[in-house]
Amino acid sequence: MDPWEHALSGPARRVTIRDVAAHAGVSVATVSRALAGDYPVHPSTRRKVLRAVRELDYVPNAQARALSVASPGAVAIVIHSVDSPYYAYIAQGVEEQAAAEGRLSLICTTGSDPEREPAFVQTMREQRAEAVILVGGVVLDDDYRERMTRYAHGLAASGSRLVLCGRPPLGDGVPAFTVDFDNTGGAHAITAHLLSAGHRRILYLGIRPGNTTSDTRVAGYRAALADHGVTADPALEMCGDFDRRSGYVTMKRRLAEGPRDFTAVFAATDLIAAGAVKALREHGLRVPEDVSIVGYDDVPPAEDIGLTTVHLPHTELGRAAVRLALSGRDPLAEPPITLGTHIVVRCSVQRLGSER
Amino acid sequence: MDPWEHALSGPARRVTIRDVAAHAGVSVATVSRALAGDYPVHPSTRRKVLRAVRELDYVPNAQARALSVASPGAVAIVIHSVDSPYYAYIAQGVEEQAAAEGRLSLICTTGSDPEREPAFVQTMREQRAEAVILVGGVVLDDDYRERMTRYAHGLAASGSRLVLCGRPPLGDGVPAFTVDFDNTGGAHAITAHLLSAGHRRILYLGIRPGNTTSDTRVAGYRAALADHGVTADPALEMCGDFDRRSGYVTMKRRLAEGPRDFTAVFAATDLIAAGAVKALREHGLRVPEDVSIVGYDDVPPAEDIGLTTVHLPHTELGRAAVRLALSGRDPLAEPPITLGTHIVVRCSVQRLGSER
DNA sequence: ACATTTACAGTAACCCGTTACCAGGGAGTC
DNA sequence: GACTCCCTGGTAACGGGTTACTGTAAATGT
Repeated sequence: MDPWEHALSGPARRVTIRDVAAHAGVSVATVSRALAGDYPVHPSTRRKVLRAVRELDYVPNAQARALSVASPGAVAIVIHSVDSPYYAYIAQGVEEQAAAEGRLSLICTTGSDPEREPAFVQTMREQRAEAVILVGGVVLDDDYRERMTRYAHGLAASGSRLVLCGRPPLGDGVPAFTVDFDNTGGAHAITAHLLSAGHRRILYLGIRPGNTTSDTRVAGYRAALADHGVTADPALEMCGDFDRRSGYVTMKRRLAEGPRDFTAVFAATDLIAAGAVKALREHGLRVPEDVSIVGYDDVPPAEDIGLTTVHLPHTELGRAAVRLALSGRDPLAEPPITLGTHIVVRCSVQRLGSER
Repeated sequence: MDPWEHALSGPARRVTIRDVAAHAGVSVATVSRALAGDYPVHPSTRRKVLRAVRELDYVPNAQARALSVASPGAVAIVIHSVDSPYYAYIAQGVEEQAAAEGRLSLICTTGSDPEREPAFVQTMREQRAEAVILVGGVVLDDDYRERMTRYAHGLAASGSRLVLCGRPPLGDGVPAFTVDFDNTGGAHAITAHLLSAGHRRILYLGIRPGNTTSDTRVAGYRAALADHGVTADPALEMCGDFDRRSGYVTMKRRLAEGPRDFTAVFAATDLIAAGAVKALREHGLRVPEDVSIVGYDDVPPAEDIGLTTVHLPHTELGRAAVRLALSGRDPLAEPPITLGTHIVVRCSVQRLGSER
């Protein structure tokens, strides 16, 4: 006899608590109570119920339960893509902490389509998600602020919490938590690292005007230069995306344009650095003997190419976001959290003058 | 006047369709119909309803709706971790395809705790997920088969589909789809690549006895050797995990043990290769001049260290899994899908004899 | 032996939408 | 002017659970 018979035969109708009750010869209330275990049920009755549950392979419907009882909602994370390590690490932290607190994790990637964000926030309100975590730098224009304010109040009205990660706080009066990296501090530290190695002409790769992640890193770079009495040269600041291809083509172009007028490179991300290193090598330049380079993020390619970079506690960011969202604290009263960063020294920086 | 007043004041009770009905002065049925739009509602009535919806910021409850109408369920993916690129790419494919088909993606990482898998499958049955996608190689023992068979029938009984990714099919009679890479073919091809470059002593790094991913790759390696008339030497096959650390320590140990008796290395994964390359370099050996090396997976570090490797269509695997699960086909009748692989030649393999 | 808890099971209301069914009223027709 | 018919809106049942309330019988107290 096929032990899965019940699963394969008959109509597709799922087993409900009423079926279990009928099969066990008790009322639905008794089945519910026997399974919940919070109400006195006679041992023999409980056994009957559990046997019926087993025989029918009954699985309670979480959606139905959620209607009557306030059950914990899911944690939703909105990122650009899963296959970018920056986001993957953060998502990992979110998932771990959500699971630790008994929540399911919903994931949504917006890719290059910004249209998907509002649709997803709306869906999360409908799904009664407990937390919605928006990750990644943005351009802080009025449209953005208005949109976020709308999200924040809307989610709050639906009982959800909004957490902004890797982007600045919205300010008082907007019910949203904020967790961000100290990008300016990290950029300052690693620029200082280059400066103290004797470098004065440091090419900055990967400026995305208006983007908060970019702006804060550039700010740290400039501040460090100023602190060391070095005048910032706009000609050393190059625009570009945060990916490998951008690092490669930008560096390629720079080297083709004229004589090399820098001794070191500050890549806004490790991916940019990886692309830049490839371009430098193709141009016959050695790292770090001819050109020093540093990155930012400390994601996979960094270790393999021996890149000195700024380590970000990605996973901790994700965990902190979830902890905060589920803490029950008042988002209006909570100050933004800033996570510290630290330099990881590998072998992509050469002390200037040691060759002389 | 604060436009968010309603969101901040009053009790936490959410706005229901009844509130909207009362506010608009119509019945709940009318509200539902005005929003659904599939039933004739007088334009003026619809306007009243929509205004009430706007003023109260009403958001329908997806859980409640799911109770009355058969709405699409979520797609759930179970992976080891998000921050491993192998899984991240697959998850990316799953999320993309799920979103394209209007489904939400639930993600669960099991980490190192196998206990979480059954709990998650149970939760997915309760959540009425439409598809559950289990990813990653496994050890095919009786316990595993029994567990999967139970999952498959249980999920089928709950109306969910089970998809196994990156692991072999369970056989006839078990309602589960299977999508896997052609690991044996890929391993055969890349081993043949080394052999045709003149290598005969190829060190295999990263054997995990019993693990299906490992076994299939080793099988391809051995078959290629046999096809070229090279006798496999067990002393060249080394056990180890699939991560960078394992590649590093295993290679380190091998080099310390005695004279180098191999000219090339086949690393079971790119991460192993990255670790091995580091160990080789520390030992003063150049890649590829002194030792050739190939990897498997074609994940991020590969490009940066110029690793010749086997490209896997990770994202396509994820997409295929979702497509299959939502196709409405009968899992009992569907043959397993095998996705082809191809070699990516970079610069980590040296033709033997070119130095002579 | 009688009163009073206590233990346990059942009935029914409720959660929040959707929709089958029903009914009122205005337009169109003879 | 009486009579369909269509347009539109309301009433109520339903989906699958949970739980307040009710009721009964057994257990305990004196």
